[in-house]
Amino acid sequence: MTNAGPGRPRLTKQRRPGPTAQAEILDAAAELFTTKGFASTSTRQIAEMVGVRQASLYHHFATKDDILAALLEQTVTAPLDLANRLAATSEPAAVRLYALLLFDSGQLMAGRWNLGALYLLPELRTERFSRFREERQQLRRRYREFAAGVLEELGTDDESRAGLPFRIVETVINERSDAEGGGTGTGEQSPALLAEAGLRVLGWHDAESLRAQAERLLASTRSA
Amino acid sequence: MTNAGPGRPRLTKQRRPGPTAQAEILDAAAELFTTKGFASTSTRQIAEMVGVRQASLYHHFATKDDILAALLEQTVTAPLDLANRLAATSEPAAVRLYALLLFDSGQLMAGRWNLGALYLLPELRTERFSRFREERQQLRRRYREFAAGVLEELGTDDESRAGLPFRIVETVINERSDAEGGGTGTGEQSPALLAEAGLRVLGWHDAESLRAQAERLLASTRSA
DNA sequence: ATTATCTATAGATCTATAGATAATGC
DNA sequence: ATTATCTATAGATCTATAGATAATGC
Repeated sequence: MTNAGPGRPRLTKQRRPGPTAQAEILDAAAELFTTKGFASTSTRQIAEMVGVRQASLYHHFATKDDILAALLEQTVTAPLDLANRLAATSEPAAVRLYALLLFDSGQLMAGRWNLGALYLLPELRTERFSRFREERQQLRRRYREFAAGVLEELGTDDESRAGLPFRIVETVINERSDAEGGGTGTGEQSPALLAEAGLRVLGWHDAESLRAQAERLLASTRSA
Repeated sequence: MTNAGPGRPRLTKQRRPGPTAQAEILDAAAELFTTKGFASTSTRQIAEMVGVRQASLYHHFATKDDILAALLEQTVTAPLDLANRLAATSEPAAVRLYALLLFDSGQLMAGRWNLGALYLLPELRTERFSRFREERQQLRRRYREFAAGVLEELGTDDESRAGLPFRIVETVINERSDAEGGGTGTGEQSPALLAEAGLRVLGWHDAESLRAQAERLLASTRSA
């Protein structure tokens, strides 16, 4: 948000980080949605945090749902993109899975707000969020595909565990939520710990040996 | 709810299951809170589903928060009670952990509504829910204690994985949420699958061998 | 002319309280 | 007398729209 562009000037100067009004609104909304809840946050509160009038939000987002949808998209785009790139490589499934676990859990941990906590909102079942749901399901399918590959590499033909690694990543959300609420010592989890766990639940031992390979793969895949 | 007790008769006859008005209200609220969200559910909607007037709810619960608190208590009492009993036995830590995982994930799966989805509500950070939070943290500490015992049995002195089994159980919540929303084939997870995963993340192989022992322990502990 | 803000408000809620009413049970 | 319901409502919201205003940029 450059301080002088077109449009009537604001009554208050910028309060939230971000290069555009949209980004400022999303940052304020992310804080409020994750700390007070989506339905309990009013558009007035968002506007107040941004430093504009309530009605001004509607110049940038047509509805409150649109703000939520934009926040959710932010969380799924990068891991899905990575998963698709990894699927195109010829690395062993265990390395691809480890790389995806590492990146995805890292992103969920590092985000300024615990946006994953919004995944369980019943509101997401409506039509407005079908695009997000579809993308997230694609990501889930990639996890399952890589996991099935690992099980095959291990000689297991029972695929009932193949859904677990995706769920392992989501445990970041609960961990952050408990840490933020109770002030309990955080920092117990790390991306490497979770990546290892994601392979262990499939029956893989010694997942640590995959780490260097996965990190090399990540570095090459993300730039390409 | 016996059809004729003291008090003015209802305009509508009973619609929700339960022996008392409180139980009827809790069942309706559980459905609405999990399918439409806590803040998005009005006391009027709960009352409508029960078949009474909105104001009548307040004879049984002083606030909407009190209804939520009662639902949450329901989910934590039984597993915490079991964990405390298990802690008093002299079984190997792996058996105790397997037994707790089996029971707790079974309860989360079998519940009529996916009440675990309410655990991430920011509303729970308020004073009103401190009792629930405290009990849930006690349960979490039991998990950690049993997990640390397993790690010791395995000769590992790094305890960084000890928080994982508790999180494994919570994956039931996300799995149910996705299954209920998208209509995707559910029934992938089972209590035994999760109990096994809870031990595998600690580095334990061949968790299946614990099952019979854990089930015997459960049967004896719950009745005692 | 276009853009981004502002003021003002319609219309629809929502929670909780006050007090009346209609049963049972002593 | 006690209990569980009912009717009625106060007071406080909340989202989204209509239309005015104050900048920039061509």
